[in-house]
Formats: sequence, structure tokens, C-alpha cells
Amino acid sequence: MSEYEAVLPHHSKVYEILRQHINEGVYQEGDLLPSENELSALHKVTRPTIRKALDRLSNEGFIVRHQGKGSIVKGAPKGVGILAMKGTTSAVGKENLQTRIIVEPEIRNWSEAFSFSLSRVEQESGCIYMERLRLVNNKAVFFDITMIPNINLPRFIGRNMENKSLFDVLRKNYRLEVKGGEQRILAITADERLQKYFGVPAGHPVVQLNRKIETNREGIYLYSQVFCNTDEFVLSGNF
Amino acid sequence: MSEYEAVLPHHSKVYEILRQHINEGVYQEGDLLPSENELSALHKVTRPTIRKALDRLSNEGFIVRHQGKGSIVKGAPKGVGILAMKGTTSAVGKENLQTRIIVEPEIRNWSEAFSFSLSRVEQESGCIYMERLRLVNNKAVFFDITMIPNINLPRFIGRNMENKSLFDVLRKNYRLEVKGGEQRILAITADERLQKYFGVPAGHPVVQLNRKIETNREGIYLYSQVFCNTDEFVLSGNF
DNA sequence: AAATAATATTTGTATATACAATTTATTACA
DNA sequence: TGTAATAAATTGTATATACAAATATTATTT
Repeated sequence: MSEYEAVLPHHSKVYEILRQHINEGVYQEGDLLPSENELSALHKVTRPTIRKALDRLSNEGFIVRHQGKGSIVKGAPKGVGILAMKGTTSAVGKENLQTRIIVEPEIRNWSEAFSFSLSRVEQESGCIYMERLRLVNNKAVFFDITMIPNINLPRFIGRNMENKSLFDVLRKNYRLEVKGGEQRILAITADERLQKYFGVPAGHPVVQLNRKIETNREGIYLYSQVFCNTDEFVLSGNF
Repeated sequence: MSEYEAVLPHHSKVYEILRQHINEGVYQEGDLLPSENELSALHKVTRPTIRKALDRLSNEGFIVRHQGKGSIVKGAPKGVGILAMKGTTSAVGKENLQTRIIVEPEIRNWSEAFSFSLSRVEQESGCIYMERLRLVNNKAVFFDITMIPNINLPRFIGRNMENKSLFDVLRKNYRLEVKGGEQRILAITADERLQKYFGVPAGHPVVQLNRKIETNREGIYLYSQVFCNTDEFVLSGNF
């Protein structure tokens, strides 16, 4: 276990732990979270620190707080945009989602950033490129191409990304958080590569998403292109 | 001035003041807000209280904070959801958008609400059904089917909807406001009807959106199905 | 004049404390 | 037993304080 771990402030650690516990079902929808005093004893921090973690969970919709009562778990939050804030995971649920790496993270020059324009700094620094195939119930549903500017992400190349959410890795290890972004949606027909991955015939319709994703770091954007076979699984999202 | 004024906590008051000042241009985009210490002196509260107000402004995108530097005003935040809160209009801009009514609003029984399930009340009350074609620069880009539960919308049938936003009509005439909702996206190939409307050959890929839209009235949802020809215009939205 | 170092400013994190407001649980009483 | 009063538990608000981390400013040196 010699992985690079960013030093998170206490309130972020507590947030991550509680968030994970909610996602894993340790606390289920409708459950009461331990009280703030219990949590502060448990994690050995003061109540204001706990409250900061709970504030964030509340803002993001994981919990709802009631004065005099407690914090009630609400399960995974509704996304702000469609299948955006949380990656494609939110669209189908974590259970049966498998990730297969087609192209391991590697450093490339940007050929282009899909339909988005790049800043000079981004172009000069090159990008980390990866391709992933997402399977639901062992059926290929998403094909992702992700491009991240090659700026200050130590040991990212070589990190095992299998079955891990890219956003989770970025948030936990590099404190890089998704803040919002822009996405463009269109319908195309499957090219040869997609026909192979999705096992569909020529002419099969596919949803394509080009996404430029803002982060909490000034000028750092993630770019991703997602192809979706919506035969059996539609893309669903709340707004 | 005999309006009812809720007793707001200090941090909310500060938030409201700063938000209003940003909206009114007292602080303009790019400006530095007064420092937290200055603000606490100004409003006669402590820094944690000021920080709570700034936390919220930051979360909502009004400001961006930089350690050691200050809080920079970012102007009003961006909209929520993709082409959702404001209908399809937001995706292309209002300028060149024309609407052609294919089926005038009429009362029908729900055959189905696309992929969404209906409540008993909704099913029993029937729905107002309409079909519209949206043209951008005289080229058909969207084909909408809209279904609204037939509940308390006097004189809606017969109302001229040409070149009017449905959401605007509902908000202004019936105080029915869109609050959020769910949408499902998939790719299909154009059937004969869409081939005719969009002027595309058989097998042409089309984006389909099924949307269930929440309103400010409990239990009242709008249902819409949108088909998009993304040949020349992609669906774009921020999140 | 330019580069460097030291200082000040500003936001970030964390603790400790106090009391208010709301809900829940307990107790007392009829 | 049922109801009302009381107490306890829990979140909300607010202050005061201290230091860390990042940036900006000023002073010093070369």
C-alpha cells in the first residue's frame, strides 16, 4: 500500500468516509446518521469540523438534516446536469458496472479535444489519454475516451484504474473536483470500432457526448468523449 | 413597508446583501470582494459567520475564492440542467427558432407516457396532447410531443401556441413552474415520420429524449418526448 | 534595476465554548 | 391510562482564538 495519497483536511476525510459508507450501504436510505457529537467522538474532531463534512453531504443531496432530529440518509444524490457530475456511473447504478481499460493512461499530444478549443498551456503540456469500455451485466454499453491535461498529477500514469471511478481517483488523490462543465450531445451511427465493442451491426445508432468538464483548479479542464449504446440501457439523469 | 420579513440568521443576511450587490453590479465580474476581516468589521459579525455566507456564494458560483488573494466575483451563476429548465430554446438561442404546430393541443387518453409510469389520478384525468416541430434557420431540428395532465388548466385548449414557449405560457398564465425532472436519452434511427420532418434518409441517427418534468404543483408533471436531428445542431448544455 | 528576502495580508483549517430552536423521550400527575 | 409538563438529545447559530498555506507587498541586497 504505497500509493500516493493526498493529505486531506479532516473535514474532507470525514466527508469521504461518510460518502463511501452511504454508497456502500452501511447507512441506507432513511437511516439516521450518528449524531454530530457521536461523529466527533468517533473521528476525534470537533463538532464544527463534523458539521463542515455534513454541510457538504447535505449540499450534494446525500443527506437531509432536521433540527432536533438528526441527519437522514437520502442515498446517492440527484445529479446536477445529466450523467455529468458523477460520470456515467450514476446512470446505471454501481452494481453491475464493470470497466475494461482499452488504452492505459499514457501521455500524448492533443490531436484535438473533440469539439472544444484548447488553451495554449493545455496544448503545450500535452495530455494524459485513456480509453475505457464500460460493461453493464457483461454487455458493453459505454466507450469512453478521456483526456486530462498533463499537469501535476504525480503517479497518475501507472495507477490501476480498473473498476475505479476516474472522478473518485481525482478527488481523493489529487483534490481535483468536478465543478461543472459543458456537454454536447449528438446521434451517430456506429463505426467499425464501436460495432466491434458494442457488438452491433453497421448503421446502428449511438449517442455521442462530448464533454468539457470544469474543475476546482483554475484553467484545468477534463475532456471526455462518450459513446453509448442505448439499446438496452438508456442514459438517465435528473436535473 | 409593512411587508413580512423573516428573521434571517446573520450569515443569511450577509449572503443576501452580497448576492444582491453582485446582481446589481456593486461588485462586478472580476472584482475582489472585501476581505473576510473587512466584511466582518463591516457587518459586525465574526469571520466564521462571514465565511458561512461566502461558502454559500461560492457553492452557487457567485464568487471564486483564492487562498492568500481574496474572493473574486464571477457574476450570476449558470443555469441548471441541460436544455431542460428552459426547454429546447436554450440549446440554440431564441433568435432563429421557429415553431410549427403539428397537432394542436387536444384532450386524449394517455396511451402511455413514453417510458414513465403514471399515477392513478393522472391516468383518470386524461391529458392534453400536442405535437410541435421546431425549426432553426428554416431547417427542422426538433420534433416535440408534449403531454400535460388535464388538470385545472382553463382555456389551454385553443390557446395559440405558435412561436411561444410552452413553459412561458404555463408560468405566466397558470403559475405552473418547472422545478426539475428526469430525462432519458437514447439514439434511434429516423422512422418514416421523422424522415419526412427532418428531410433525412432512412437509417439516419436521431437523438431521442424522454422527459418527466416536475412542477411547483405537487403531483403535477409534464411529459415530453423530443426527437433531435443533430446533423447541423448538436444539443449543448451546461451543468 | 533586478532579483531576493522578509513582512504583511488573506483565505483555509481546527478547536473550544455557549446558547437557541426543534424534536424526541421521560416523568409526573390526574 | 392518557395527558401535560419536564428533561434530554440533536441540529442551528454565533463568538473567540490560533495557526497554516498561499498570495501580495515591501524592504533589502546585489
